[in-house]
Amino acid sequence: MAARRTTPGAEDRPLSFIEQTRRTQLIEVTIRLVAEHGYAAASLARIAQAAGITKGAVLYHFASKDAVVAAAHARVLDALVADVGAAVEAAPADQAPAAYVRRMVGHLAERPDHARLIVEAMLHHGRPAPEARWKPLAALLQNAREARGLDPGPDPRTLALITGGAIDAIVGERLRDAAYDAGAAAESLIEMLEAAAFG
Amino acid sequence: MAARRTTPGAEDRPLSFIEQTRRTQLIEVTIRLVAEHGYAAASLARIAQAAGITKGAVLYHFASKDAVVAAAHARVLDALVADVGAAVEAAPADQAPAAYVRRMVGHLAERPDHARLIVEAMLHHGRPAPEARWKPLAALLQNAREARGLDPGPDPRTLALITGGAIDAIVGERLRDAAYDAGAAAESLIEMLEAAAFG
DNA sequence: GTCTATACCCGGATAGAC
DNA sequence: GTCTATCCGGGTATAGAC
Repeated sequence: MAARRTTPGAEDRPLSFIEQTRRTQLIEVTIRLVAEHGYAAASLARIAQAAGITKGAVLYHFASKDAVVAAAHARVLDALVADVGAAVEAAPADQAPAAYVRRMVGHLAERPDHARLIVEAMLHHGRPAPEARWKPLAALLQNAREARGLDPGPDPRTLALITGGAIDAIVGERLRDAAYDAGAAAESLIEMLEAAAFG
Repeated sequence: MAARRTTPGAEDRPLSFIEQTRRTQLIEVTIRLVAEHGYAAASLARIAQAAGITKGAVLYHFASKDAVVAAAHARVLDALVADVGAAVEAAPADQAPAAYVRRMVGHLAERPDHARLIVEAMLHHGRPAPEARWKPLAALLQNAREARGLDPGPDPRTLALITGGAIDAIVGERLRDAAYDAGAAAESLIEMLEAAAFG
């Protein structure tokens, strides 16, 4: 009998080629389903149907339904942090916050399906380290302030929180109205943020 | 036989006293359930159990499960717009945006259960007129600008959108960390907003 | 008019065929 | 090692008792 099911903890052993393929296929299908019809549509039956196999087959490759969506979630998050991380590291410290906002909005606006998945995952998968959301940007703001030789101004946590929420709203609007200029909105946000952070 | 079930469109005929009572009881129970255990916990069985009656009894008073949560949603939204609306009307035009932000954050911070329900409803009940979210604040910003005799600055829609998202983030953080000072955060946000809007 | 008991369906998971 | 056929629980909605 089974493979993944019997080894719930140890996911790190080599994967057969066909399994590798199926897994990525299932992940992609799941991302598409959630993006198009919302989180609730991501039932085992629909995932299986969309992939052309049966429910049980899906559960052979993943330990549970939650594992499938968690994998999909992880995939899009990885892509996001890789992209934004690279952009931030390529920028000088005093411009890192701007780079962060710019790339974050850009990345999500370019990938509506990823954006939807992330939004949905926020609410359903509850709270896996909520501070992970604002801590990185808060750190960037702190550094940028030092790079510019400024005294500590307003609470970085609040600044980062506000900015994160604003990014969500901009991306969300872009999702609903494809004609909305998310790039311009991001620049407005950056101006507001820099004015508040660097006086 | 039944009452509500057979008259899906016409909800406006007089309600018996006992029905009135049950309805409000069920709405309150639903708000509590969603607030404490998330949207998924609001099943007919749990609502019924929490109210001390059976599932069928709930469906006597409401046409469907969705109708129950929609009613709960409507109740908290009404409370919100009444409160914020009053605060805005009591303020002079050039300070209306600040009043809006202040009361919005205040209202939601004071009612964590309402806040959670609204957040959850956003995602699940999909998109019922998404512009309803930013239009009111955008109008206030426009008016305030005229009251101060300023030229049209940055796009009010974007400004309103950013502010709305920031409010969500502040309230959300307050929900997770009761020690977080949402009032102070609101003042920071107001400063940023006024700087951007009124230069 | 109000509520209970019950049917039905859909979603997730398991046992076992190939 | 891969997948199909089947089961079981919990969900919503209905038929009918009081």
